[in-house]
Amino acid sequence: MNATIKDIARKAEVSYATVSRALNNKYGVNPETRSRILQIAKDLNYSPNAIARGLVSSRSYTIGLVLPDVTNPYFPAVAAGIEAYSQERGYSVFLCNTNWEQQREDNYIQLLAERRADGVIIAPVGGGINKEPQSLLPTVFVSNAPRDTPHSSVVIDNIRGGYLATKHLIECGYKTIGFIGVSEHGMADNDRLEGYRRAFSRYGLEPEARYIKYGDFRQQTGYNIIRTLIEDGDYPKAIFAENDVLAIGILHGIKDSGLKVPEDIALIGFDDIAFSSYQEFQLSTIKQPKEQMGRAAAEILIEEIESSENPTAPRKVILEPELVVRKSSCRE
Amino acid sequence: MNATIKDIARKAEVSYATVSRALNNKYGVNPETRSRILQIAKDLNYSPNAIARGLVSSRSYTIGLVLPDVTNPYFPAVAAGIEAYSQERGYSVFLCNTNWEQQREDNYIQLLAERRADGVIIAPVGGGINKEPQSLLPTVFVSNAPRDTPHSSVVIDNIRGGYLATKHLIECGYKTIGFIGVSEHGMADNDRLEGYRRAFSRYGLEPEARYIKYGDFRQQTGYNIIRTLIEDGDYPKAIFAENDVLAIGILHGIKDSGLKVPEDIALIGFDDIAFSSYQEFQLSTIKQPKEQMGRAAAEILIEEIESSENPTAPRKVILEPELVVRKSSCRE
DNA sequence: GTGCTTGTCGGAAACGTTTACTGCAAAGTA
DNA sequence: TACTTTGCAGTAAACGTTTCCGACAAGCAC
Repeated sequence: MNATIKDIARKAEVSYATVSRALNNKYGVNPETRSRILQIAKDLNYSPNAIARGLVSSRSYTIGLVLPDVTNPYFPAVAAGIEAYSQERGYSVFLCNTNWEQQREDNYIQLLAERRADGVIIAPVGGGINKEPQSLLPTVFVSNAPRDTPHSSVVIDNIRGGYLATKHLIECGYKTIGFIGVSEHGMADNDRLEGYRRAFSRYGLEPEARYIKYGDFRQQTGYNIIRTLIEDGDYPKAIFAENDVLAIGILHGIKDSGLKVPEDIALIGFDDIAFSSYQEFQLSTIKQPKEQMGRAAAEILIEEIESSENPTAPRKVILEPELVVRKSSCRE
Repeated sequence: MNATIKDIARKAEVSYATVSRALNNKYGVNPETRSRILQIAKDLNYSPNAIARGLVSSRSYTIGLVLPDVTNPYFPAVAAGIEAYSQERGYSVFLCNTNWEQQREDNYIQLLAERRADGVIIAPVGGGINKEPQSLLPTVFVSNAPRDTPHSSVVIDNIRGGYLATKHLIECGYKTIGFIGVSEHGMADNDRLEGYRRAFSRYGLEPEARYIKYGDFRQQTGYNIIRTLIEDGDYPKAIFAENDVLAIGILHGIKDSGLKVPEDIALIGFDDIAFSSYQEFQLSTIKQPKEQMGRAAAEILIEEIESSENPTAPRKVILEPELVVRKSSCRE
């Protein structure tokens, strides 16, 4: 149905090897022949078949992007960086939404192998403390990575992020500071908690276990946790939420309980999703350079793909988080 | 590097046609041979090569998703529906972010043709009133569609949406109602404006041209437009914003001008992105069933792909928008 | 004139599948 | 018995490229 290289060859009365060379701007074809071929290709509305090309070159110029949830604003920001850079380099990206399910993550990794993607970028659902996603393709983790993974990764220094957040609250004068997290098992989660602990010990304080709570990644969960805490009458005067979506839920919960932020409870989040800066939230937070992380991940992956002859050592990029102080964290 | 069907054939001492049949559960291979082959495939860690399969079957089980901006929460919601349904049906989706640039949209459509995607779902940047994206693949438009396109589309009844929004404001008692839109050239944009006009004439009112403003899709633009309007001292008492992102910008602009919503200016948006429901915004809006739209678009596309023998007539699905009244639109 | 380089092109294999066609033995039918 | 059918398996072509190898003529140096 589509015109092929052979159709062009027939019309140009040359062999199809020559057509291929002409089309790919390769050395060894007479300029006149070349331009004649190009013209015919144009006339025939020729569109090269990337699949056939992929078969012989065993390169698909395709990468997989496996992430937990397109609907959580953190991930699209990372995805945008990945997509933009990949496109610049001629790669297309498969969107794979795991819905926070380990099972689907595994399935997708296998599927991408079957589709002969050249590589994969994974924002792992589990954070993979216990279980590392088994990928045979060139792989880079983004946002969260198993601790001893042999693959490259682009993350921020979560320990430092947790430290900065907590230190900030401590310096605002708070001594009881709660931690509300997504999961006990993720690397990023653990590190943020670790930073939290270090800030405490740095100031000679002791975190209190009853103020460390886990839920999941949803806003509603943050809302529920804080409401329960407040209703029980025993709640910390400041809270470090492991991500902004949780934090915004918590913000609502506090307000619905008739308390104020930061007067009654101070709050700091993590990620700096776009909405956090809105006037209505004014959420203090730890900023992750999301697009930049996406770009970096794509850069590393493509570098690895294209130098697969002499493989490079896995790169561990750790970007700096940044404290963003808005109005939710300190009383004036 | 990867094991192929031939490796399996050699080991099983059968022809590779038999292996293919066994692997694909086709009729005509002895149960014992089949299970022997399956076992060997497993041992060899065989992963079928979707590219080679695609070459012979001229089906890639891949669709392209072309959208303006992953970072705008409206699109990920639609994308989630598309991705989920496609995955159920065995299709993978290419993420193509046009960044609201016509040029990139065109490039992507061509790229997807080269990659032999089986079809494309497009949320067109221009809304294509003047220019329809030229796609040779099976195509369905989502969210916005050129008026006389020969392709299928899934949109909401934007005229009705605009009508509902405006009617609601009129029934709240407003007589001067502004319209702030993204573009004069998009179909959806035009329709929403048309609904706005109809509501006026239905109530025997006349819209005032000086209160109809255009900008683009960004929050900041909404902010700027309203601030200018207010500073000029001549502003409508109610505003219908063509989408929620704009509306939220407008909300900020109003507040920063020292005015209140809805007491000084009433506001209604369009789309019902997740954040609109937040306590802090309480934005009245017109709800689009975004995930459902995505699903529907994917369903139609795959239907068209798989019945390409006897092509079906293009389907125009028009879903009903729904008025969601929160606190930004009516004084109590 | 001989030999070598250079430029241009064609032939053919290869990538990993699917599938139409064919072959053949065993089983069933008349 | 002679035939048709059935079940199983192999052969080979095809999908649309890329690329290695070799052919051949023209131009050059000796």
